[in-house]
Amino acid sequence: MAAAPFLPVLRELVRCYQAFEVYSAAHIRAIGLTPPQFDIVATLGNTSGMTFTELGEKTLITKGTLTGVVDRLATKGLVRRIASEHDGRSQIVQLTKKGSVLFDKVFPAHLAYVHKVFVDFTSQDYTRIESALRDLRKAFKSPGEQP
Amino acid sequence: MAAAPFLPVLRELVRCYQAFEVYSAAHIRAIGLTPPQFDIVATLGNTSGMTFTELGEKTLITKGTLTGVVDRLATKGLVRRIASEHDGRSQIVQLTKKGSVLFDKVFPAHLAYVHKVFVDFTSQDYTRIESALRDLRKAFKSPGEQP
DNA sequence: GACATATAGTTCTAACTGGAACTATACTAG
DNA sequence: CTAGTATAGTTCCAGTTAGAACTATATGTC
Repeated sequence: MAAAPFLPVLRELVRCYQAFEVYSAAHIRAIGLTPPQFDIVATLGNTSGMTFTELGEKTLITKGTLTGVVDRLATKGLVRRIASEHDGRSQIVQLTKKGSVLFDKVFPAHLAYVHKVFVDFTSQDYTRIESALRDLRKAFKSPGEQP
Repeated sequence: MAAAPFLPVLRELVRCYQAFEVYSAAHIRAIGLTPPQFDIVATLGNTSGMTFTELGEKTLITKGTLTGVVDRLATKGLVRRIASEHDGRSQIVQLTKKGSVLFDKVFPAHLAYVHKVFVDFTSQDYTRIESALRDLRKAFKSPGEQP
């Protein structure tokens, strides 16, 4: 009994996320990137670069993983590392010319591809879904800690 | 411009999913399983077993991955493979006695752990969030195909 | 200035990931 | 019954994943 009423919500969350990933990844692969690689190129686009730490915070990729993903992008000639002037421990990751050109081409294309999913959505829909997700996420932040 | 109004929704979806994963995985790891392993044990619990294909559909793990995860669970003595009587290509995966005992212990414990997140949620909240997620997922199903 | 502690990235390991190629068995058409 | 096609799992591959141990540099304290 006590048929946990939150299970359907979680199931739907997982399926929704997976559906998005599958849809999005199909397009990204066609470009010749993996989803994390695209994520990094998209994050670095139109910036002058950022540190590994910043990049990890924005993309939700942990630092151990980030080293490898940036390595592969560097091998493809899309990003480069440069030493930080202020901090001898830090490195700045930035798009190369080639990476920047790729970004300009594929980022708008990917947005257009994803946009197709949302043609029937109104701004009320966005608000409603976003607030539902935010409520759910806040609950996972620090459950039952602060009274 | 045209600052894609769906991006915040997607960002929130990803962050929400990750927050759930992080929260849930912390508990699962303490049990000595990985999230996919737990997922399989939970799916097989209180059943007489199922084929790889069925198991893959329920857990959203693709067959190539499933072989390895089931291998590791079998090494731990938690599941076993038995040949299907009806189909020479199929195998049934089922919990061993040890796996069943583990399920009975950890599944309710994990539900209780996750339940802590939802103490402040009403049944209206569940309905609202679930329907928001369902709308979003349906959009990813087959965007702009059927007229 | 020296010592303790914190932070930035790298390296290492075990596991998961999807996709593609592969083997074996089942089904279907003629 | 036999050829062609489909399905069930396995294997292989390149990549991602988190976490822990590691090196190097910074910062704060005395």
